[in-house]
Amino acid sequence: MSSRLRLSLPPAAPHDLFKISCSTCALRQICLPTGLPAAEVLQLERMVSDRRAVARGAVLFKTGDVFEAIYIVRTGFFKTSASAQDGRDQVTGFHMAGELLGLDGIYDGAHASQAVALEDSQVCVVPYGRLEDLTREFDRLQRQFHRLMSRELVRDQAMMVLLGSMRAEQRVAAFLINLMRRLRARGFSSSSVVLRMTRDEIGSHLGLTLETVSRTFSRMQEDGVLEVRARELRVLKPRRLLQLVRRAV
Amino acid sequence: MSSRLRLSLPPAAPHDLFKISCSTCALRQICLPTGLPAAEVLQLERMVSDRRAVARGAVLFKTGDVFEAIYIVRTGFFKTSASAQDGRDQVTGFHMAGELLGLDGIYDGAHASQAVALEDSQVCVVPYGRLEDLTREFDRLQRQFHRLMSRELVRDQAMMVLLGSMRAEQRVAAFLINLMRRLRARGFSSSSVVLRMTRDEIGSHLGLTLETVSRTFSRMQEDGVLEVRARELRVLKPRRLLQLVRRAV
DNA sequence: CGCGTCCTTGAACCTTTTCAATTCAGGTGG
DNA sequence: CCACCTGAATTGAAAAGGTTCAAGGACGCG
Repeated sequence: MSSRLRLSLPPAAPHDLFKISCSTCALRQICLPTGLPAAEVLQLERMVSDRRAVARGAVLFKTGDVFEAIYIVRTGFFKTSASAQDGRDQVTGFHMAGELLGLDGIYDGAHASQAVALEDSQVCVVPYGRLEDLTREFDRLQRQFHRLMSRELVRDQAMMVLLGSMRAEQRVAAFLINLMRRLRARGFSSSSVVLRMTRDEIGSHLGLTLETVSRTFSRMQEDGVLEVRARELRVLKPRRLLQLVRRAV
Repeated sequence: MSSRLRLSLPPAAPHDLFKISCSTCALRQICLPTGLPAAEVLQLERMVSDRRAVARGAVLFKTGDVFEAIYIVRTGFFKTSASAQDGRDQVTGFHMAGELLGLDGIYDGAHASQAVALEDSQVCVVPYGRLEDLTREFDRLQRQFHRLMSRELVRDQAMMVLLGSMRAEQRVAAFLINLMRRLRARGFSSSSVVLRMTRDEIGSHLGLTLETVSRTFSRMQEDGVLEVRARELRVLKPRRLLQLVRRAV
């Protein structure tokens, strides 16, 4: 494997492009390898079978697809959505670099949700069978995997609280705070974003209509908390945003 | 340990009462041991350190408690709730025999929610460290544990869809269908229940006020779908209930 | 038997949705 | 390079669903 790397030395050979290296990946402090000793990270990158490009608008997996692997966002941005019996579907999450996708497929071997790229993206493909083997071998990897699954549960709970008991303004504020925090953790600005999703998708995620999202943005802009121009958004008063969430109804 | 068990032989000695036996447990088809070979079930029951009684109204664990073990409901009924920043808290789930509690604590070593018994209950205590060890040893147990965590994720997603896009009547119908299905899976009647929770708790779980829950019950009763008398509830027309959920808004 | 908690029901109010009409932005082709 | 076209976003007004406030009644526990 390392020999293949050195066989020829074109600066951007196809194999290099898709050579998996968790050790040197910019995301190693956020992703599955976090906290693992170097030797185990090497095992891990040997296991990651593939890196796959997903074009904007393309489906990574859809409800009912056979579950074979989990995916880790390497670059780009995804939405996941689940559909109700009546056909409507709801955005259950937005996912950025270092975040896991597809964990809901473990339950019965079929994906329970669908994942769509909101911009041209790349994911690392982690075959689930191999991950099982490796987590049995290395306790720290096991611990980290369980931690990440548990984090999903914690997030989902927070989402339920949001959907079950917050008003529109609180929901939008909480959404923005969460988004900015995750961007900052990845080295991006914590005040400006170019939103990758539509108002409709934000609304679907927050249990609101796109009009309510738009109106809430407008009002926050009038109040000087935000600056919004279509997809470009800038948080002017993060403190006020926090207060909006905390404020009881 | 086993010597202590046999030291004296009163028919209903305290130790016998709390002797763990997954092999003979009525829940073994629903619980963690499901699908495991007998030898592994024995290992599992050796691991389950304890069975704990939790009186009605008592707290099994609360937000911030150090996470040391997961719990499996053996008898009784629990609610779990998560609190928002502003202090209000929301019921995130109701849990009956065979269901796992506390998985959200794996993430950062502290419970993210609290669990309260809604009737006198018993739980099996599964020390998490030992569970980790055992899942590394037995691949089927590992698979089963991951399946159960994943099932939580799937459930949470369904809950988000409910909270994000259903009307009051649909929510209540979905809640009842889910409740009855789980009761039936445990050998109870799938048409009558004595509800263990208040209207307020149902409302908190469904993102509705207690008044709306009450009114919805009343209306369903008028329509001949249910029969409700305080906590006693009987589903008269399960078909209609299903239609209520499926119906688009 | 009394008290407290839980439940039910009514009426007014409020937030968000729905429906509808522009406006805006970005990409395409002439 | 500009005009056009389409999907996205904004904004307004009316309507609906659910909440809030309030009062009365039922139930269960001590």
